Amino acid sequence: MPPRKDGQKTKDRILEAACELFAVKGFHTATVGEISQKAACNIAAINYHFGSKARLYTETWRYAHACGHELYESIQPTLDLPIDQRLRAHIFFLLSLLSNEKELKSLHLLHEREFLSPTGLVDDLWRELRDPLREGFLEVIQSIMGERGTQEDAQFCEVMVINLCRSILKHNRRQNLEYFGDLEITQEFLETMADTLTCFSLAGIKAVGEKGREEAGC
Amino acid sequence: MPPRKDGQKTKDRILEAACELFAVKGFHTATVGEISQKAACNIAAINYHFGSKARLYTETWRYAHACGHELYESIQPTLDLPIDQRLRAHIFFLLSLLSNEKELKSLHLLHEREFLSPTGLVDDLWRELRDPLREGFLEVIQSIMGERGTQEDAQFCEVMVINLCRSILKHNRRQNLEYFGDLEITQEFLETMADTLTCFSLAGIKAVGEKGREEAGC
DNA sequence: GAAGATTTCAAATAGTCATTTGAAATAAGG
DNA sequence: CCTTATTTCAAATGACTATTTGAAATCTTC
Repeated sequence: MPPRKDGQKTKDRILEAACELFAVKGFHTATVGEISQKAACNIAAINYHFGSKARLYTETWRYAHACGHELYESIQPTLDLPIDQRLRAHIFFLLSLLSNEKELKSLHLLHEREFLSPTGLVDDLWRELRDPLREGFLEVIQSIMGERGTQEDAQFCEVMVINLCRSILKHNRRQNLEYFGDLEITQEFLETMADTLTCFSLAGIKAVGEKGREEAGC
Repeated sequence: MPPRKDGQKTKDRILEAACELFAVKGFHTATVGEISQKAACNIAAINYHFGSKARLYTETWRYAHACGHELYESIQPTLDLPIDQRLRAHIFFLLSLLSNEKELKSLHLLHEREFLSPTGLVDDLWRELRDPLREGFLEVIQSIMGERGTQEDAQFCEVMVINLCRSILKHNRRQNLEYFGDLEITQEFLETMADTLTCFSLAGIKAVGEKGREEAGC
């Protein structure tokens, strides 16, 4: 007998609830009891559909990443624009990814938590899911840096720009809240933020490239 | 009757063990059982000396911060140097704070975890302990930015530079590990890192300042 | 609409945790 | 050395957790 329709529906509800709760509370703190409550189903349904809390977690990662890929498509049209516009497009994508409500915001928090408190459950998934979302970014940075910037410098800058985006919009971050207030993240605000970050990063990347050039004796 | 000497000793051992375990595992994941084991005492001794796990946590924060203040003194001699040297001194201090072994590394991780998963137990301590460690930093940035940079821009840049330092040295961060390998953090490495970060930040801050100037129509 | 599988659920199980208890051990002062 | 308060400890307590169980409910197909 084929699977029933209602089964898939509760599976989806569980996945969505898990996504939010794992993101907000982390793997250990979020309980399957809470998740089942938010998904409006019985606790046992979770183990029926996913086998264990651990497997629910890895499935949640896949679910959250599927949403990120759609958004990434928005960068493609900028491929022929000037290099600073392309940098801005990547930065804007990152900001969107990190600030978006629901699934996309969760994606960021899932990463953040796994960084800080590795569960060890998504070690294999990590690279497989993340790399496609970075495609072409390093290339843009190398292009800005010029020929003399070393591969190492470029990677260094890539990490720095990503971390700038990550950190500037971190949800629940007091440090930022104190400065910016409990601001509403409008599209307009994101644009302004992207401008400032692009300005900051562009100058920074160029400077690091120049520094490498000087040290190489040009 | 006065307190016995051995009481203070185990209290210190508990504090040191708690510092490391809270930093590495977080408030909820680190158990009082583990802490007592690492401190070589009975579980009940923790509640005898600190009353509860929550109060042990807040005391641990105070303990970790006491170590940070000492290190901060190293910045004072640079007050009369050129502004880029002062920026570098602050950056180097931050890097030292974040990369140091033992208590100082814990300080960073305690902050990081409280950012991401607020326990709500150190809300009051937060500002009281942190602000002295930032004294004069905003001033340096404003000075670099020049008169036209708005207060908002300067605060924005301050957050960015701090977050750059935080993120670049994050312990256990796969993203960085993949790039830099499981590198030993030598003094020499810190110097190089400080140079690159100063180079990047200095250019970024100036650029944001310039941008503000242009928009103001100069 | 009846058979037969899939899906849901309340209750039970087994494990872990922070905290308490009351007794034993230990240091300090007379 | 003996008293007394301080400190340590093994064991118990009670709350919370993920997972299992077996029965009830529900959907799908014939």
